[in-house]
Amino acid sequence: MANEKKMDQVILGLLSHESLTGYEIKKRIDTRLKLFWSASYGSIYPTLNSLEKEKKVTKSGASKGGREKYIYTITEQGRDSLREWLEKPVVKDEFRYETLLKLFFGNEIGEEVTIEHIQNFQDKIQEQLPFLRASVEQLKEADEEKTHQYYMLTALFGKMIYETYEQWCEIAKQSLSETICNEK
Amino acid sequence: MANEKKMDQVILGLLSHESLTGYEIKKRIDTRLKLFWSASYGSIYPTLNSLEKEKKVTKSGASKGGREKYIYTITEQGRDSLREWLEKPVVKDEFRYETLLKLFFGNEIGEEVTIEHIQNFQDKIQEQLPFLRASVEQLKEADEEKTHQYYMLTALFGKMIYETYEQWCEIAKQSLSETICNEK
DNA sequence: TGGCTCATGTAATCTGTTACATGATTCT
DNA sequence: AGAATCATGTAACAGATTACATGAGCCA
Repeated sequence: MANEKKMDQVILGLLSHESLTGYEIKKRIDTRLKLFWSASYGSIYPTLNSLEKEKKVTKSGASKGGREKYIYTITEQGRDSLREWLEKPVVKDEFRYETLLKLFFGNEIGEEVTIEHIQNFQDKIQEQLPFLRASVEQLKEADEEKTHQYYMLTALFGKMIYETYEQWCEIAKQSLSETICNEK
Repeated sequence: MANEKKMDQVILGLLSHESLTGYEIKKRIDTRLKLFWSASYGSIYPTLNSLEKEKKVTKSGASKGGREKYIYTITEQGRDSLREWLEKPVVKDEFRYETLLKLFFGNEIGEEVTIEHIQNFQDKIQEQLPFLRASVEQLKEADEEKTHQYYMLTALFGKMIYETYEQWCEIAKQSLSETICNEK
């Protein structure tokens, strides 16, 4: 009973919103799910194939011109399977913050380097925050479509967490630079 | 050039604080690093063996009685290797929030079930928050030891993030239950 | 014409978990 | 005496990434 792979559910979930190609699925993951999920082509395409064999999606070869391009659509069976998973309680949320690992062991390398790691972390956050804030505002207004509310709540989650990251970065940098001063 | 396994660095980092057995390493990960890292025996013991072969740690069989028990100690070479890694910029922080995945696709299953997922998430957070808050306070005072400051900052990170999680949970539950009311 | 984006896919490899196997010691 | 904790380790398997291979369409 292995860790129950979730790629199946991610793809079915995205296809429950709209029919997509493998390439578009990757883009959705890299934009809309970016805050809490990631995946590579090497797991997307094989999963699409297995989902088709299980009749949870259908593949339609809409090759415009001679170029290969397949649009995947969720089936009723696929929707049932997705709902079944959605009903089950969450098994586990997982995090691997390399940044915090380097911080935890920071004593071995010193404050200057550690502050730099925190700064890099903060830079990435500041880069994404404006987009996140705009997304939340935009999604709050667009409440005609029902999926928007769910999307908005994940964006809000991201916004709130990122703002907290930022506050923490300031405190952590401050704390470490004080230590440097006391040493001198 | 694969994803650069970090188990090596985690173990070296923990051993840079104090000599430990494999079993104790697991405990440290499950308590002090819990907020941002995890690992199983199946990866700890093999890593310890390979680190010994690379002369980054030494193994001393302190078998009290006839019971097998090995205490691992970091070598200078191990410390160099750890520092080398600590100096390099962070490659990637990774998250996999199954909870947010179920939320994002929540439209397919409805508000009630989704609220339950959020509630479960919140319950876990509320369970851990008191301990986190106490840790931060305790670590703030104990500033004799230098490693404590780094430990404290990770605990503070956890505390701040968990408090934000909680606030978000309240907002999200509210938002979804309003939708239920409007439907009726 | 050169570069970017669209588009699909596989093989090698990595990394880690799960489940199992085993047994001593300590606490109640 | 029995349960919980201390303690080590491996084999099978799962799940995913990376790197490679390939090529069409579009824009400047």
